[in-house]
Amino acid sequence: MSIISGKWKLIILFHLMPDKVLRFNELKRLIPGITQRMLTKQLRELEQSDIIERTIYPEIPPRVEYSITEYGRTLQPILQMMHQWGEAHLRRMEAAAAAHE
Amino acid sequence: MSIISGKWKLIILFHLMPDKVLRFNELKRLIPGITQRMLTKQLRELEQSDIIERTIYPEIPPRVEYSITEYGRTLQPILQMMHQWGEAHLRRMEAAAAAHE
DNA sequence: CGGTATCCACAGTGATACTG
DNA sequence: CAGTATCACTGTGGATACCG
Repeated sequence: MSIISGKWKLIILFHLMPDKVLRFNELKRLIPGITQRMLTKQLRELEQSDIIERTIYPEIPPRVEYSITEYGRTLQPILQMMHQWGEAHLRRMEAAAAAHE
Repeated sequence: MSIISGKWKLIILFHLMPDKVLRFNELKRLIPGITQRMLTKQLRELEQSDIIERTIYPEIPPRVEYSITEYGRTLQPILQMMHQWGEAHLRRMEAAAAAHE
């Protein structure tokens, strides 16, 4: 849990899964509402857990790419199941809300 | 995530899964370190999510039993996968620690 | 472009005492 | 037995400004 908990980690992983390569600002654009600080923080934590990889290209302007590691990919079945369960859960909540109208 | 995140929720579910029925103080004894307040809070949250069920027996002394709901049981495959991944993760960390000794 | 540096609010967690 | 009530602490998350 300590590896995937964090407000934005699942969303980040969702965008990098199964094998996308994205730059910092691409991720920022894909995740509305996240601040630069939080994106940096959560990316660093995922990197420290060896779930994602950070590749720096020493150019100007700077370019940094993020991608899933092989180890990170072992999380995919779990995340996929969580995603499916979450969708079903939302449908269930909607059904419950509709029921007492 | 909002349903299973919380420091003790996974541990609580682990003890109630697949179909155990436990009383408040039994859970408290099974989970060393948890305080009464936190156990109550996390149980209430799981109950509100319809993951566990709370049955009150109006006796003296009071008796309250907790059990997994049918809906809660749909989480089992996910929790089991998370558990397995977590164990593998621990072994990996140990191996990494041993490697640079 | 891809970040740090500060500062701050608040939710989550916890210790302790009390109760029907 | 199975909780509340109260108070306190701390880390996560966030807004904003600045930087090589």
